Amino acid sequence: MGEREPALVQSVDRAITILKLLARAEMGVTEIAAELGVHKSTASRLVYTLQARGLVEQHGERGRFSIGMGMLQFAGTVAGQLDIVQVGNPVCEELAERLGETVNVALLDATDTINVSQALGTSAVAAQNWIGQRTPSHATASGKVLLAFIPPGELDGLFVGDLASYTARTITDPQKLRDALKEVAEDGYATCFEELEPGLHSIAVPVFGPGQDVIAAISASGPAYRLSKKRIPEVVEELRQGARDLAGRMAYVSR
Amino acid sequence: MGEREPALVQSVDRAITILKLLARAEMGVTEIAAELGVHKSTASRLVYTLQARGLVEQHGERGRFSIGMGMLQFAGTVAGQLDIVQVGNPVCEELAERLGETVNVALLDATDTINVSQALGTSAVAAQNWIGQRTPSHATASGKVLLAFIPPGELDGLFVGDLASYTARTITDPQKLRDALKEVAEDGYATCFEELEPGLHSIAVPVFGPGQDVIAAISASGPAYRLSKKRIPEVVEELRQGARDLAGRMAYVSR
DNA sequence: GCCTCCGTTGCATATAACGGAACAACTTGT
DNA sequence: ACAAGTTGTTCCGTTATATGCAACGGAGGC
Repeated sequence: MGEREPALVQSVDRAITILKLLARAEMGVTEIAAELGVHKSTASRLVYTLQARGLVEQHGERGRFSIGMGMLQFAGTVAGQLDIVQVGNPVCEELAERLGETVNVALLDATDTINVSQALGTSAVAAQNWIGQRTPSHATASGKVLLAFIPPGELDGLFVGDLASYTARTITDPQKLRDALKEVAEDGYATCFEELEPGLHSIAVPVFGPGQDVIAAISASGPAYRLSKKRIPEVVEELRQGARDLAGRMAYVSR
Repeated sequence: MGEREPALVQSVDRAITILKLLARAEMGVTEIAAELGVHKSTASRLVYTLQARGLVEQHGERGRFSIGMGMLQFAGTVAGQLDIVQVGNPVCEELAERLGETVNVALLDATDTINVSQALGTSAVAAQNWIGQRTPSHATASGKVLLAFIPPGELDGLFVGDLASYTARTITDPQKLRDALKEVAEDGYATCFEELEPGLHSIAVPVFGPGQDVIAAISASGPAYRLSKKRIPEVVEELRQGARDLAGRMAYVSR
């Protein structure tokens, strides 16, 4: 409000909403229609269009719909644009093997943190897929690292009101977050113990670019009982080595 | 024709076309409009809608547009659905390191072959990104492997007329393709020497599932002068080992 | 066997997407 | 330095087009 937002193209906007819904879970036409608040026939046509172009697929003849393989084409393009995705993969793999936990490389996008590379831990019980996930920066280890190292001042506008809460331990007070970030900047690493999901711990360190700037964060995450506070020194050490490795490879790649 | 095709939702169809265009190269609004055959204003609105939802991004304030990081979310979903993407990554990495060439895992989708996992070779000169790429099965090593091992009869409907040609060496005669596939089935590997792109060689082997069925192909590709015919035995041996490794890991994953 | 639920298809209507033109912000040329 | 040529965005009237309705055809369930 105030700012005159140009109108969105309605049907395209709805189609994208459908894609976002299907990214969460596979659904049927009726269910989609209900979620969008439109008639079945409208939803049916939109889905048909998406399907005809390979962006969604239906399982079986009269089955439910899910994201299709045609989507990989776009993912590949993004990955190609971001050298760090390519370069990050082998580094993640090696770290995941050494630590036995899931390792991710993440970038900052406004107030969200996006995971762009991932390798699953060897003891991958209930392994979750984080690739492409947008996570709230104030409730993740990677996010805190990325926020802690951005140029001062850029943080000011963001994080004003109370922050979204996910568990009892989530930092919701902007001032508390600022304090935490200062500490992260001093320590050179961040932790996130059950602040996003109960039972989920993660530890992250920054990846430095050619200058002083931080270009990404690299993190390890795992169940609370395994990735305990006692392991912080060991994990941080491994992550830092991986970060240096990644930084080196990036420097090599970027002409 | 004959078959009554339900009508597509026009604006959604156009939006998807825009995405496919941007997947090839970044473009400006005017250029997009010309390509679509619509007015600038129409293209502008479509792009704005895509941008508002994070599917495209613009470089700089008045810069050109490209696929946005929001796409990664969908990629993650697809990757999560297909266990083989996750599991394939480390196998690719290891093979790429041993062979020094780019290694891919690919799946069959109708007559196309889609690359789902990739690791760049160490000597990655002019490294191309194949992830998510749809390639014609009859002109790739992975594709030939996948076609050679599908249940007999399923092939009949497809590949009837003359096949699309990409170089002078592309197999365009359906009968010749059938002969070649039979040979692939006997040898247990396929090659593709400059049949898709001049100067591009690739070698592929099948990845077997729990039964006799082939669930994927794994391939190495590189410049003709480096990935020569003489290296076939060595490369095939390495690939087969990787394929066994991958099959083993898949068996472990799929409950 | 009937009944319910789901997805698709004509059809008429009204909305919303479109093209035209004018505008504003940059870049290029001379 | 100014003009001429871009490029992308916005306003507005019109008509194409996306939509909702209702009826249809299949699948499964009781």
